[in-house]
Amino acid sequence: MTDLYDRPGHLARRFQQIAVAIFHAEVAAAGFDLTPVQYAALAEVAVRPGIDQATLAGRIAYDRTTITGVVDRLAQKGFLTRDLSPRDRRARVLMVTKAGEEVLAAIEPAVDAAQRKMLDGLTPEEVGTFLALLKKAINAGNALSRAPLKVG
Amino acid sequence: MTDLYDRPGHLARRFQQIAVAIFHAEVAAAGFDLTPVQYAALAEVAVRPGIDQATLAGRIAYDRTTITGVVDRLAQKGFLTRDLSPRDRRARVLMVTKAGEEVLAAIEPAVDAAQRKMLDGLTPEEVGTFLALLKKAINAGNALSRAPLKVG
DNA sequence: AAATTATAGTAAGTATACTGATTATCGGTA
DNA sequence: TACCGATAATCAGTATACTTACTATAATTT
Repeated sequence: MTDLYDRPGHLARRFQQIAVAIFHAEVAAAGFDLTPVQYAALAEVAVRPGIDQATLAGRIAYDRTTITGVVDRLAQKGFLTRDLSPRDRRARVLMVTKAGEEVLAAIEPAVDAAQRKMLDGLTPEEVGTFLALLKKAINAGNALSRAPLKVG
Repeated sequence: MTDLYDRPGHLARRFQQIAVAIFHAEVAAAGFDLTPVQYAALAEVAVRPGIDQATLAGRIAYDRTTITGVVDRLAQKGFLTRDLSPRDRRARVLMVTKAGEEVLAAIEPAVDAAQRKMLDGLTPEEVGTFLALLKKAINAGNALSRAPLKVG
């Protein structure tokens, strides 16, 4: 039987675990309190003001039901607003507030530092190889996820 | 700013998400109901009968508090027993039951198939490169996680 | 236009994961 | 031996993630 420590599933979880820990540490050290999901959602809404929750979920590859809670907490923190869409009364229109924009700008160095630290053990060349292969594997498996990425 | 889709943190989460979905799909198709954590914990206890929860957590890189719940559910399903240690009355001694051993044996093909599917998009050579780099990155960041791997 | 189907958001329930605190116990030391 | 710092397990609380189901509304078909 294959050793647990060589299994893609085990390694995937551990890498993600480490990535989240680094993100939290860097962001907290900079004085902020955003989680990785909250950051991704907020950044996406900033790029696409007025986006609805389902589209947002597809663009950052999260489940609809998870996004409900994430948006809830972001609204509670005053970083974005959620209003009924005039065009589609089922949908909610999301907008980043001034406070949200300020946080996004201020938090960016910490987020970038975190991304670098996650691959600190690899040489620059290895980083390129690794990310390319990771993306290739993800693309092949995208449809198998409950929350596939939907862009374009 | 770096594109979200090129960020290690985002890619790490997506790969893990896909890996978990594949695991569930394969295991469910084979007629079982074990989660990835539950499988890892059960398999480790099978290899080290009598292990305590803290050591188990360290060997599969999970948080102590998470393992409490995982062991709870495994015990509830009748796959392992949890008894007070005669040597250390703080610790619980874990043992796989006969039912647990049967499940472990029966589930193995599904688990192996899942591991293969996770990297279906890569050539055999790329799989080797990818896993080596993934392990290298994890080793470098291991200490930064709340639940670092503790072996040996 | 009426009926059907699909979609947006939410809610309930379960299972990770994490932080921080508590309890019981152990091991070493004053 | 009495204390004291460390450790095993648990608990409370928060935040992902997932499944399933429900409500309201939109889009499509008949």
